[in-house]
Amino acid sequence: MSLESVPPKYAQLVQALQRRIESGDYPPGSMLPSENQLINEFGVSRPTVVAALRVLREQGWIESQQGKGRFVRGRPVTASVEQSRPGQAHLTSPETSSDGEVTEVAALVAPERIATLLDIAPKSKAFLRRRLISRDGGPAEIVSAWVPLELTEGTDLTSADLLTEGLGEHLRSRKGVRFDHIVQQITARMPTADEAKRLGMPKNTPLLAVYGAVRDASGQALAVVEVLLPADRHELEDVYPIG
Amino acid sequence: MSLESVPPKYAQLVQALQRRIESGDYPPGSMLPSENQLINEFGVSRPTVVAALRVLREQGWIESQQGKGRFVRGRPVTASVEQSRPGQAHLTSPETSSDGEVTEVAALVAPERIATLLDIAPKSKAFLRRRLISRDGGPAEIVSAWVPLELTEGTDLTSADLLTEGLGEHLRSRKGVRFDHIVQQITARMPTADEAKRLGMPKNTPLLAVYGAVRDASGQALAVVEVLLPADRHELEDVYPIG
DNA sequence: CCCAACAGGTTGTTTTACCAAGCTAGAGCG
DNA sequence: CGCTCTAGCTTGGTAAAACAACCTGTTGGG
Repeated sequence: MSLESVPPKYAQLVQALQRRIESGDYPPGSMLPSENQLINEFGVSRPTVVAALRVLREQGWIESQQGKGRFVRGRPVTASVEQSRPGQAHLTSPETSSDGEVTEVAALVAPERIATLLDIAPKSKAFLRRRLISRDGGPAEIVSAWVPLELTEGTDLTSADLLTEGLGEHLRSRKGVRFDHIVQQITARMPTADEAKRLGMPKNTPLLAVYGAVRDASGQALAVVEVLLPADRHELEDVYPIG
Repeated sequence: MSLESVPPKYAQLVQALQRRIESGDYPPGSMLPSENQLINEFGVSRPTVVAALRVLREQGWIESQQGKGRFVRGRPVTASVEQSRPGQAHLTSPETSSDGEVTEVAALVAPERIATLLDIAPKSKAFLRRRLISRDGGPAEIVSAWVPLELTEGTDLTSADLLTEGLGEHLRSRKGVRFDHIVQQITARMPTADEAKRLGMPKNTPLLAVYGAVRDASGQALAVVEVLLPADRHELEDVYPIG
């Protein structure tokens, strides 16, 4: 009875082949050993080899041509897409994990865009939790979380203290709602005088504004996160495959 | 000898189950029939059923819990991410498929950001192909494609005529290079006087600038696409799952 | 010489079979 | 009554075998 569970054989094969590709043993463009060669070398059956190669193909490490063989593409780049999703980190990680101060905690009339994304009536109230995030010793971004009033009852969101768990985890444990997907909008506008002052930015440079509407699996709006970034100091970057 | 090829059985099963989920026959949250039930109903073997269910799980239609069963999540929302990839369409579809005019076709000194993304020396020349795209009867966006000089030899890129095939297809057939992935940067800045005039936009509203650096599988830069959108009339929107 | 047919390699799909791991409900015992 | 444990369900993983589809180089015959 071993307490440490061993990964399945096909997953071990995936890792072994990934290591060989990264080490240059199987350079990009070269042909991978055939299924029969891998069966003999690793002492596993064909379905196991095929399962491992399927995973590698779906992850973008290799491509296959029926009748010819499988060819190395290299380490896939799909992993870094999260970088252009600024709202996501603020939803899942606790507020204590980033350097910043809570600037506003109140129930306010939601701006038109927020009301639309939250699926509430125009000019009606929603709960705002706004923070000024600092990086490298200076103010870097303004992050605002808007939550429908009925979702804030019985939660710690109305406290000015920093949340020790992520917003998603907090709402899930207290209110039983589950974050499923985000509808993200990116736009740009000029900062207000107050925003420019808080962020310490010149008044003639624009703001990048990222809106993330969080929904559950049925499409019900649960929260909206607004991230404001001075365009002269921050950009959004991500990598994705073509096809 | 049938000219029309039939899709594999597991793919047919995938489509059948997708239809049942979309029609509400298998509502979100409900449990899918067990493997044995599907085997009996569709008259296929277990690996075939498992292969279909694996595809559905990887695409986000269902989730599975060992020992309990598989549960419906609903139609996944990952399909619409392409909307926030403005550069991609301009790379794959022919210029004749969008309404617009070619405004510049020349070899110019590349701006600093373009030179960096193309991996060429600062202040060196690259080939520029710039178009003003119109939508709904007015100017909508400026699309600029920068290509290294050596990749333009023997191509039709230097012609002021509209390309009848996508830039990717053109470079692949003429130069043997293959587009693999895109490194995308999103930022905002104020328009130049010329840009504001061409786009018919107020001078005090910012521009959304999307830079897409196209690379092959080895990371070699092949082209850079710059898309300029007036922020008061266009935004970027995409949908992605959490987790 | 050229081209067609073939042989032997490759990956893709499907089947049958068996064991392991996890969950649930009910039987049975204290 | 309450608890434990087991029987029977579920999904997850592995093995062995066969056929189909596709590519390539060779071996022929024309």
